[in-house]
Amino acid sequence: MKLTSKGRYAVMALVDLARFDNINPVSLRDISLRQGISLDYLEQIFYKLKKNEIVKSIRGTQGGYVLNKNPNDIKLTNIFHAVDEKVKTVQCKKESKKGCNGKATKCITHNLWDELEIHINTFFENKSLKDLLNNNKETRV
Amino acid sequence: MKLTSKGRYAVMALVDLARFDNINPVSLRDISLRQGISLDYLEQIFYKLKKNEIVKSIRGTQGGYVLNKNPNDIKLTNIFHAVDEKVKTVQCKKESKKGCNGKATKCITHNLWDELEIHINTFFENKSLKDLLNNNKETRV
DNA sequence: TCTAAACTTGACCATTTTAGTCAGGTATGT
DNA sequence: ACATACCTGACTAAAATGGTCAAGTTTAGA
Repeated sequence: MKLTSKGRYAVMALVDLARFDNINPVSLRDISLRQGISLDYLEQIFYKLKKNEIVKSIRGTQGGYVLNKNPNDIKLTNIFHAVDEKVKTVQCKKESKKGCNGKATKCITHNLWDELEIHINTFFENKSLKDLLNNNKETRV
Repeated sequence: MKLTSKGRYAVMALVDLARFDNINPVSLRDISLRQGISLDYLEQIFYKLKKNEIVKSIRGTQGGYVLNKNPNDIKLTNIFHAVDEKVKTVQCKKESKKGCNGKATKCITHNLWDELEIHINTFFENKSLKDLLNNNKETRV
């Protein structure tokens, strides 16, 4: 169980973006340099963030990205969903007729994984970009 | 973010084991058949569970495995730890002097991942094999 | 107008991890 | 003695990860 770097980078980049977008659009190049994330990889990630209406792009020189919503309304769950970070812990489907392991019944730990997923998702749903911004200010030197 | 099958199988196998070990040791062969998990793979998993003193083995004909503790004292966290299921969400180390991304400071989302880990671990620490047994009884037909 | 900055998009790929299999043991109850 | 069952290491195919590369399009500003 681990988070993939795509989801992690997405959050890092958005926090970075949120700290600067009041004044000007922020270029991926800047984010890349500040956060140490490959520019090409960032482009892939922002392509998805844009499709999911989390950011807007502004083209041309001095262009870049800006948030498309209030930081308070961007929950972590939105971000992860946008970059295809799956929180599914187990592949047994809820509605599958055949049950989990090819048998007729649900596997004996099925309920557990459902519960775990809910637990994790709740955490992500309650956490917004705004929370991270505040948190970061507190711990900055 | 997903759970690996090793951790999942370990929990499934132990729940299965717990339901039968009152009478006799349970052979991996039986668990393999009931849960649809490859015998060879189960052996790998139980090797680790044994090293971590979660189960005991009884050799010879009619041998098998039994729990080494009360189901109430076997927490999910113990099981996952035994089979090397990592809950670490991110590789930035707490004590690393260099910071996370090779820079001098902690990455701006560092605290978030710490918090998430704690959240998940708490869930696993509070969940014992006994809980799963009860839960399973309720939902069985 | 021209050009460079910046976004857009798809294709590709090396490495690592996962989810096992295979093989050849060793121990022990009957 | 022998079948059953545990014990252990080595190996591997397939998938996921974490990117890179290439070839654009769009637009602001000189």
